[in-house]
Amino acid sequence: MNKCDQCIVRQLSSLKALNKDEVIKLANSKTTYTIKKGEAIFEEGEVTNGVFCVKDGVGKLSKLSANGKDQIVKLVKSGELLGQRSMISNEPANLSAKAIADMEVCFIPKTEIIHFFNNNNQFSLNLMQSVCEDLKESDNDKIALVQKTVKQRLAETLLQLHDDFGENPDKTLKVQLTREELAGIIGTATESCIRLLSDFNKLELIELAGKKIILKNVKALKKLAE
Amino acid sequence: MNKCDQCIVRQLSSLKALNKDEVIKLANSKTTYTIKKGEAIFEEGEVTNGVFCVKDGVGKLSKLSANGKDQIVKLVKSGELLGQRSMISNEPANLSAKAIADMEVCFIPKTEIIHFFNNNNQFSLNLMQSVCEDLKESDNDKIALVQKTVKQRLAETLLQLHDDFGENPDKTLKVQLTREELAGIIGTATESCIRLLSDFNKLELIELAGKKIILKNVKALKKLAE
DNA sequence: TTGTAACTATGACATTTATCATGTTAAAAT
DNA sequence: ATTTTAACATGATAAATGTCATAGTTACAA
Repeated sequence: MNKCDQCIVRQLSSLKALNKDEVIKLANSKTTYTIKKGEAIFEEGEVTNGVFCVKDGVGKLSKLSANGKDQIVKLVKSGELLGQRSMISNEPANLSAKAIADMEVCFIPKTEIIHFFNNNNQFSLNLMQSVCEDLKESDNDKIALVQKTVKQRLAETLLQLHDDFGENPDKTLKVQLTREELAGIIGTATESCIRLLSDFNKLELIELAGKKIILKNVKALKKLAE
Repeated sequence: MNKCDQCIVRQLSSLKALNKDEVIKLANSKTTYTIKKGEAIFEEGEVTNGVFCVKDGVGKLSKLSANGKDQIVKLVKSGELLGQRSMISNEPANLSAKAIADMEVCFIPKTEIIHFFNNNNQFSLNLMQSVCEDLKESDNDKIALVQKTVKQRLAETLLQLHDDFGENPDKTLKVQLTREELAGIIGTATESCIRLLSDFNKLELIELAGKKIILKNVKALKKLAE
């Protein structure tokens, strides 16, 4: 009944370093939740006391500003862990985690993770590397925010969404974001985002199939993003 | 002859978790360098193969953009470690590290750090927490870049420089940055930065003593930064 | 000491992006 | 089916910021 063993999170995340016994421990301590689109897994300021494994769906890590805008810091997909940073730092969550598509997540209590961390060097190294990867991405995003125009950032983000989440059979992007959310990722006003999507559409860089987006000219988008 | 024991880095960084034997190992494997203002400790893309302890001076982690602007990601002061991320990720440096004030640094080879990481849980936890702290700061900076105006970010940065580095007897900020570097931190054009400093000066929020800066009205600056 | 380069400063102007207003379309609820 | 709401879209305008030009200042080297 060792259910965690075949889980995608176990295959993709730091948890891949766990041995058989540890996986059994894991399976016994986890709690599974279903989170519907729009709902929160945890909110900024909450004490989480563990990490969440994303089995299925898509989530966003974001922070609400005074003027009501929701800046998205990172999208999370299945196979990833959520809440590592605040757990390790021993702090309340710095960001809110919400579902963008219906999610299935497992909660693993902090005590388990710390135990693995202290007893399994490969696990702690993996965990460390995963945080380091996040740091690198965050730094690079920061630089892009300053050095690139909104247009460039939109092109870059569309390509990234395509790379990270893939496309449906009809070629539309698999992640379904509202224009507001997309604006929240690239760090601009919703109207600006919509306007630029229209421009991209007219230039045949993309095609707007209702709310869905098809990348038509990846090469040109890449060039634009530089 | 256990020289590392009294070092400020040993007192402030993750290295504080090391025991006596480990500190001796450390002292035997380290190499000390002097870096003059303006010189690089390592450049973006370089393989570092270890970390640098900052014994004295101030450094900047930055990335050069296509248009020649140097975006500063983080300032580093004595007591901190440099190059942790790329060492752990096993990657070439993502950012360049340069001295803003003359620096004294010690290089610790990767093999040593990995050894400590694998054998000293407190050290690995400290290291992890330090990277987590960087990640949180980076995410928050990212959000500030989008949600705050240049004016707010300048006010915020001045206060932070004051907090992190303190002031000289004549009340001027201890870190001596060029306007260009200051602009690189807040993510704006040098001219915009200069102009706003002039404005702040006229409003008596700060005082410009030549190139040096005195914070005159901290309260008002804090209010402005929000 | 003088010359040169780097830094600071400011004005004029262009560009980018946000904001406000308003309309349209699509989705969800009754 | 119809109402209601949320999401998308676009124009007009304002505000913020970048760019270019130019000049004064400071630091430092010859």
